[in-house]
Amino acid sequence: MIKDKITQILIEAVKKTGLPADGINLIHPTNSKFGDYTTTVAMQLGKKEKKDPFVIAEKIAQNIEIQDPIGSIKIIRPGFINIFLSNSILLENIQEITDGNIHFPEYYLGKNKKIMVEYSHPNTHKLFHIGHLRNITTGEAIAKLFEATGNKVIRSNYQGDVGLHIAKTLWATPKLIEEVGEKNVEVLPISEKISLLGKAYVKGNKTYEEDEEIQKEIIDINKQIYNQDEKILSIYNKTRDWSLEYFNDKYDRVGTKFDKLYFESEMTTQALKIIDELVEKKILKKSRGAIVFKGDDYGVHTRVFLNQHGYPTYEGKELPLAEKETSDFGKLDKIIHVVTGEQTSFFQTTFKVEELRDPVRYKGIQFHLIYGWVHLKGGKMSSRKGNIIEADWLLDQSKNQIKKDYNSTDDVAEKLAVAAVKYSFLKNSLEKDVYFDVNDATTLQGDSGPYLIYTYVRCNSVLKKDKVSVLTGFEPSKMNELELSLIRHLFKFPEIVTEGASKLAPNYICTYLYDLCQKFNLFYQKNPILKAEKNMKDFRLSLTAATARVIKTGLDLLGIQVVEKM
RNA sequence: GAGCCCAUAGCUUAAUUGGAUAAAGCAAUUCCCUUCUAAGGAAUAGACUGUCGGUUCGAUUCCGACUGGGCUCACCA
Repeated sequence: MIKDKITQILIEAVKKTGLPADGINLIHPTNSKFGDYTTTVAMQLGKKEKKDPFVIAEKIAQNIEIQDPIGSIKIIRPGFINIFLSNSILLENIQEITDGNIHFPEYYLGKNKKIMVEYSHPNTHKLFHIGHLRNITTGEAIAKLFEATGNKVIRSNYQGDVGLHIAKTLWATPKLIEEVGEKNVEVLPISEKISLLGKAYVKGNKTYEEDEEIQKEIIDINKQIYNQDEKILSIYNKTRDWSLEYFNDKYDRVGTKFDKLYFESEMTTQALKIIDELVEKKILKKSRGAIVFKGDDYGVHTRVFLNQHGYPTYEGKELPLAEKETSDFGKLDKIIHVVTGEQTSFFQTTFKVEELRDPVRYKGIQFHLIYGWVHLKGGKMSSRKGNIIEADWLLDQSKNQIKKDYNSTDDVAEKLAVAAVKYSFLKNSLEKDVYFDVNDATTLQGDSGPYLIYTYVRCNSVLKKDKVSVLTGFEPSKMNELELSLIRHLFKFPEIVTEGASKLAPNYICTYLYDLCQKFNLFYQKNPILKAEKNMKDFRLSLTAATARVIKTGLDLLGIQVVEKM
């Protein structure tokens, strides 16, 4: 990598001045007029050595030879050393990208180079809503970023398939099935089966609140579910299968495949064993009829692991889950739980308990990746479903908008809709809430998924008309300002990807790609490609091909597919 | 009462984790189509980065105290 090369050159240069050469930082300055790379090492040394950083910077610069990959160096007060790459190196880089050689600098979360990303986690018998959509979009992007930087990634999904909400649903389900007719229900499309479950939940929930007798019945059903009782199993399994089929549709729609599905219902037996073990080890304690972890001494909240009735809580079930996750795929370096911030205290406590149980196995492994809520801009709610907004609803809204605006085929509109929604989530930093607006997400006048794809399509339509040939005899000094600006930006791509991975920040890739598209579109606007003279045409075609490739590769890392034609 | 997260242009967000003149999009005003997708591009205007202190060559970023909003703190998942 060129970055490593330049770092090495800098280290040598600093050593020659007789100053300590450790901790040299090399970054891309925010403003490209300050170079391709910049280092603040002179200012840091100036502070330590109590000397004028500008003088130190000058001395360092004197020790650097101006030859490839370095084109020029500029020193700016108070002591920035700005490094510009040579045009010929930049040109070489373009050739490599068009040839398909994009190498991302490696970044590992640990020595086994193996991480699990646990995301999605829907509850069966419930709808897949816009929160899940952001979750899965985020998880998928994180997974892809780590794969691109050299890690083996395991995609896992922990799904809730027990709990009172299911008992409420199942209490009312047989009644609703009867109304429709059992045979009629079987042939319903999956979406309608799920909406039947939705209605059952509303009915069950209402009756639970209003009727004490029924409340007891539902609590009993809940116990049956926990114990996987024969009495409930047939309706439970049938409806659970509906849910899983429905979730699979959603995963297909957004392009995610899991390596492993975990279910809450599988955790109970082992949870009881582990809780016993931890009581014996005095990590968990009896308190008010339940078994809890006293968090005060560890700066975490006290939480219940086994309730009064002898059932493991969600906390209790997290223990066997962690056990399975850390053994099913060999030794992992990290488990990234993609979950909203409201569960911070839950994870702090369960992570602490796991760590106390087996420090070697769990310490430093567990990580809670927090992301924010999704709201509709203007606070509008889906009229059909009360306050839950379905993922499909949001995707369909976007799809309809795209069809209307661009007259797209159904297939293209579908891909663009998924792109629009995913991109609108990913472009923001993770911890912030997203305010979704269909127009903002689907417009081509602005920072949107469709805009990026449009730029890709535009590149393609040029490339279709003429072939990219190997650049020979093109004089690097002939590049104009817009071309240089584009080429410099293209150069940064691999580093941005690695940075995005290491900082768990897919939005870095979004910002980068958007800037790239802006730069390309400006270049495109001002420079004829196909009508340029031979050498220039070849060069501009390579630039176009490189841009297209980077957009496609970058979007792929975000879990977004391009279309070839709009 | 305690803890965690958030606060940047009218709106929606960036800012490479302590760097340079805080960067974009939308909305507003104006300009560029006999053209490779104008489905685009350019220009102007818009911010003492919630408040008050501190740390230092340098703070949107770190520390402390506030203000406002969200979430969580014992048997839901």
